[in-house]
Amino acid sequence: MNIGEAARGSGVSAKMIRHYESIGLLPPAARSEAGYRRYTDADLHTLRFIRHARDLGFDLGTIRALVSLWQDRGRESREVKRLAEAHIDALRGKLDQLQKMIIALEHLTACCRGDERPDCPIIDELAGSS
Amino acid sequence: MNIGEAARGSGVSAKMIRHYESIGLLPPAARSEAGYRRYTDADLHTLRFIRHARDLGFDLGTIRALVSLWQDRGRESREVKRLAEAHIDALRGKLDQLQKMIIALEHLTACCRGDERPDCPIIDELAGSS
DNA sequence: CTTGACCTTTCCATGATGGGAAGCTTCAGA
DNA sequence: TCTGAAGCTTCCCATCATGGAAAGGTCAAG
Repeated sequence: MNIGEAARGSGVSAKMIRHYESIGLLPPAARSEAGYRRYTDADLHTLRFIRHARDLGFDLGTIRALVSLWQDRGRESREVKRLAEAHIDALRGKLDQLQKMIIALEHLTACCRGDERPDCPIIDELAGSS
Repeated sequence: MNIGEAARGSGVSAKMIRHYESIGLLPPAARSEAGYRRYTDADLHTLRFIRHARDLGFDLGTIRALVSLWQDRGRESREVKRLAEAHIDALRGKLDQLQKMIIALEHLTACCRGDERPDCPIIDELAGSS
């Protein structure tokens, strides 16, 4: 199949498929006589794997490692789990950050009347009047 | 004061101060005879304002609006509150995404033995065997 | 007068993705 | 058979906030 069909079938945009190839996350695709990239079902499988990993928030560097482990029959599941747990930790860190921001903002907006008057605890807080 | 002191005093890196100036978030700083940027306490105040807004996760476009509102004595607090609430919504969206990822990953890692054997539900899930 | 800390500008990089231009290929329909 | 549309190619640029490095000017203390 051509790149468009592979894109539709995997949920990875054609743009990104080319990009993944260019950074070596995917091996160079086979080409038709006219130079069109051609994809097999196995390629599609790999693309879906990458897509799923992206959906879980893995960065491309880690995905590279995951693909490698996936294709390694002698892998130790320990390795995979280690990557996943490190990723969970990173996500939890971001989650904490977000939660703190949200809580702070909720406090501020709850205190702001939000009418036509200029007094605003949100602005006051940003200005460091606290 | 010079840019380094302004940076230390505001928590905004010198690099970023120059950048904010270049994109018009800050007005061009006054200059010494030798061309060094010079900052007043008022400038420092603005920098701290920006820093606080960044800490709450606002993007620079919104911060531009917030600074503008801060300096507008006739502002309506409604405007500020609207920006803050829109931002909270955006953050909540990201939070949901993160939570879903974390939950999915926690399920998977809980099922993975993480030993020397290759069987791994994490990899299986990514490969779409589910 | 030298040294080291500080400042200047300019260019490049990140990470993941998208947009667009200019040009070639393929296929279906008139 | 011609034509037009859709699909493909590569290459360059943009995002967003931030950092790094290079090459050079400035300043203060020893």
